Amino acid sequence: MEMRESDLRTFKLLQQRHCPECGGTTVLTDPAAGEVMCRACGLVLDEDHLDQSPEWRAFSPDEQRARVRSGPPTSLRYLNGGLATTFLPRHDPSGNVLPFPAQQTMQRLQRWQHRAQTQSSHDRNLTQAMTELARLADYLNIPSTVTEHAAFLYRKALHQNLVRGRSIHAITAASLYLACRLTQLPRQLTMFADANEQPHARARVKEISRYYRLLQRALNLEIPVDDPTIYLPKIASNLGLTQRIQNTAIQLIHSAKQRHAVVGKNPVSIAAAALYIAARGDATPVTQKAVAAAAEVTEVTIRNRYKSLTHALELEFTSQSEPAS
DNA sequence: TAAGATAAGAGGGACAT
DNA sequence: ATGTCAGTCTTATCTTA
Repeated sequence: MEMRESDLRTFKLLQQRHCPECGGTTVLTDPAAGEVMCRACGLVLDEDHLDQSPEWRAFSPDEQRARVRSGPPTSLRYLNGGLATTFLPRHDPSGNVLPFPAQQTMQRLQRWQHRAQTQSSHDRNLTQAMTELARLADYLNIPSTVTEHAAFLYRKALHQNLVRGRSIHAITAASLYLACRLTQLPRQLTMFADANEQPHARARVKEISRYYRLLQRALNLEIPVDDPTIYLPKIASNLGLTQRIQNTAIQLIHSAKQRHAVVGKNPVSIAAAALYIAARGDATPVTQKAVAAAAEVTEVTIRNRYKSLTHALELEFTSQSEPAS
């Protein structure tokens, strides 16, 4: 009970704040979702709220290492147990016909219970999703700032009723992948499927992909096209290639971009093909098969990108290093 | 064995109906 | 809302050096 009153105070306090970004506009907040944002410009202002009460979403950088938490947070438990399980069952099963004022009371309580149940399912969903989010982020070595972003995206999705009828795990993975794309963090969609159960990884890729697009559209997000070079270090280290080869690959990609030879292609395959070309020009033996495995794309795709890249860069490439093959 | 070539199919975007 | 089209990527199979 005390928790709820203090939450209410927090709620009012936050409601009266003003957005530091765009001036005098009011700030909209929903303590149940832990969401605080500016109604006008969309700026997220949830830091203060984070500090005031310990919550499931408050993973600081220190906390990130230690598994954040596994159970539901205390405040959410209050909301759930206090209203849904304590109040109504105590009034309900008296069995006899109630006097009229008591019936009115019952109706009010039922309304509250309905609200509390709705809210608690909302909260249970969030709790589960945040646990999964933390697990995924840990598995894929995703920094906490990006995970935080993903949590925000998930909450918005939940608010817009995008989760109902869909897998929480898949939506969570899609949120995290979306956050990676938004922050240009080099993570591939297939990794998110691998992080779940292996047997249906293939189906999961499609599922996550669908939800990724769904979220992107529903939340009106503009995804920056990522630069193929962000994938170079990972692929190169998988292959044990030198920094010099990486630098050559970077040059190749830059030239290719200037010739508009990379648009519409998977950045990962561009990066992989550039590395293949660079390694070959450097007389370091590396097979297409190895490159394909390191980049997690198929050999055929490597070949196609290899062909299109060499074609696009024909002048520079042939004059620099290699005659023909 | 590595690399090239070809074909068929999936999934989704653009566009028209 | 539904269908078609062009393009990408994948899987599979065969050929070539």
